[in-house]
Amino acid sequence: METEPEKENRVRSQIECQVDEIWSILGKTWALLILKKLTENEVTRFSEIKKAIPEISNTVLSDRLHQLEEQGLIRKKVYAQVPIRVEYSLTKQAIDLGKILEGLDRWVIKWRKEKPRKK
Amino acid sequence: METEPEKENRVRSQIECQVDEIWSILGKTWALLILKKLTENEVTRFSEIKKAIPEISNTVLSDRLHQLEEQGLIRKKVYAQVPIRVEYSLTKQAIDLGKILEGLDRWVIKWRKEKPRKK
DNA sequence: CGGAATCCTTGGAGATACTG
DNA sequence: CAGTATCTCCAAGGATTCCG
Repeated sequence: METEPEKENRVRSQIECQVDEIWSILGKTWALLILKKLTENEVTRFSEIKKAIPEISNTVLSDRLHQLEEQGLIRKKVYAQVPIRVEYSLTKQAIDLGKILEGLDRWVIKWRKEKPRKK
Repeated sequence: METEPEKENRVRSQIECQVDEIWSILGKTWALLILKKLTENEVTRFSEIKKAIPEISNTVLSDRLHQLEEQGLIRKKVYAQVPIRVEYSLTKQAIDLGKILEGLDRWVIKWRKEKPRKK
């Protein structure tokens, strides 16, 4: 269905719009750092994240956790104790995502070295 | 240098801070769509991008192009004609990046299907 | 402890007009 | 044609307070 010669040996849509979808979530502030923190242990508490990322406000942290949960990237478990205890963990999907981002990581390392530094 | 048992069979830093660096650029509005447009042809003109993405303002398009160029992701070639002609193209690094984002694409597809849809 | 509600602040995006 | 220069505006982030 795509016959134009100049497009044949080109990787079409190398960067698909699909990515925009996940970008709209991961692109938000702190989202990646939160996910990263959650990779360090099986479960992580609200206050632990705050301790790891002190600059984040609880407003935003709370927002992000909701959004990530809503997207199925993290799981939330509430213990009805006093004081209350809440644990967050990554879903399998987030772990898969992490693998992919590792590749991106390696690219960033390389890219940083090769960067023209024209300034 | 990492001996704690609970961390042994965990991929540490699955999501590195490194990614934040590229994220701070790609996360900006239109950045990905611009790159995507540039994958379609060897060279692309300013007005062609605008035509492909009509909703973008030239202010923002101009900003993004500068930023992407500064990061070594795109290349700019100016023809001193009247009217002036400017062509943009991807650098090798951006093409490599595109490959990686393809993997992310595939993940998004899968992830979208498996999404809990709890609402 | 883990948030929600509230208010405040800012920078990034958009529209418009102009220029080499 | 390919931008730059201004201006405006609003959503997203931050600080603080309070609550179950």
